[in-house]
Amino acid sequence: MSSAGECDGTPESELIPDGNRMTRLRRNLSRWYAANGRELPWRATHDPYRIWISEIMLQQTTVAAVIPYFDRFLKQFPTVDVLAAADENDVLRMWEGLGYYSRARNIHTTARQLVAERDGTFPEDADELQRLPGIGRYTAGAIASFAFDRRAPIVEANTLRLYSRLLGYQGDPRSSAGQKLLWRFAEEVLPRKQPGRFNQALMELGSTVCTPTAPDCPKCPLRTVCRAFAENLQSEIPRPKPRPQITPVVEASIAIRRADTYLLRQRRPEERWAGLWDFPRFEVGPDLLSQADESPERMVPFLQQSLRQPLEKLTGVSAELTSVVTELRHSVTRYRIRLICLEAEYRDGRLANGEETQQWCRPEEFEGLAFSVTGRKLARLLSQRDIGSS
DNA sequence: CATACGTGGTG
DNA sequence: TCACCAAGTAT
Repeated sequence: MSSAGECDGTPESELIPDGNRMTRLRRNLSRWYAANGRELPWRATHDPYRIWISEIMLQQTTVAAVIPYFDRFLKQFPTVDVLAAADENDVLRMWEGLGYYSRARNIHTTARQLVAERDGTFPEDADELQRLPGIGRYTAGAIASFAFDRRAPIVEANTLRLYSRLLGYQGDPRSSAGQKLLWRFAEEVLPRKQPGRFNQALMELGSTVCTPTAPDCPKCPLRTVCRAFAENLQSEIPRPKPRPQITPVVEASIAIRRADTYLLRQRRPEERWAGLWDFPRFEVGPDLLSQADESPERMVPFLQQSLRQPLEKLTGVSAELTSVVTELRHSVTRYRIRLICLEAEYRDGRLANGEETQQWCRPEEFEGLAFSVTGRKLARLLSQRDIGSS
């Protein structure tokens, strides 16, 4: 019986390269990075605040997507003190469209904590950093090494792939055993001098050369020490992550108009997009799906029937659906959502909850509120249409 | 150890 | 169109 890590007969304990190969690896990578490292907005500094913000934004998010957000965010909140003094809604507003909004809340919480408890300074130690909200093992290592040049290891998407290939590790690198091996390698490969720069070099190589599909091995400075390359296993390593099944869903978003305002609600803590503003939104039962497949306009009477009660229960008001504004599609986690956006005319009733979580809002006021992406798209459509009709 | 959490880009 | 992937963390 052999474990997943030794399918090819090599025990995991022997996968870590010896001293000579480590030395060659470090030298080759360092030279390569000097010539090939990209200039990124958060690389030109050792400011822990900037590095922290960039690392949080980069969690599960591409560099290209982050850059404009990073620039805007730093302009609005240039220091940890400014961030700590801001309202949460304004922080979320800057985060709008980036996803994983708990990151924005954690950033805000952490900023306040640092200002309150440490005069706005950051811990320099990875273990201390990891105690802060939203900072896990990777991010702690990244901040400690990039900002303070601590010898802290990192393992994330790029390095997980790079290390797995370098070691020729055919087991599951996300498993407990795989993680243990990779973190050990990450620690042992780290040089005494400029560990932060070296960590960045590892990630850079992983993201630009040792790519998920079609890695550019001929250009890789580490091909001579790469076990996957030696055995031509680049396309087998790392083992792909299993993906959950996608479920199609139909939802309806209702923009209830009352004079020159629309009803908005703040999503509850247990809902997706918790705390963000949205138009009242409902799942459309499978019984209406057949109607949904017809022209959307034909759905209006059916939706009027089926949504009247839920709408009253959720908001406290009743309204008459008038027309379909647009249809949006988006995927979120394991759902593919077809969102039918409708307009409705307010009839009667008063808001169920206080003005805290529901409010009548003029389109000009939409800009200041944080929405999810689909909520923002509908908000913009209504604003534009409103201007056009007035 | 599995799952929730978002969105946009790519082949 | 669609599956896959992205500088992960919290529970």
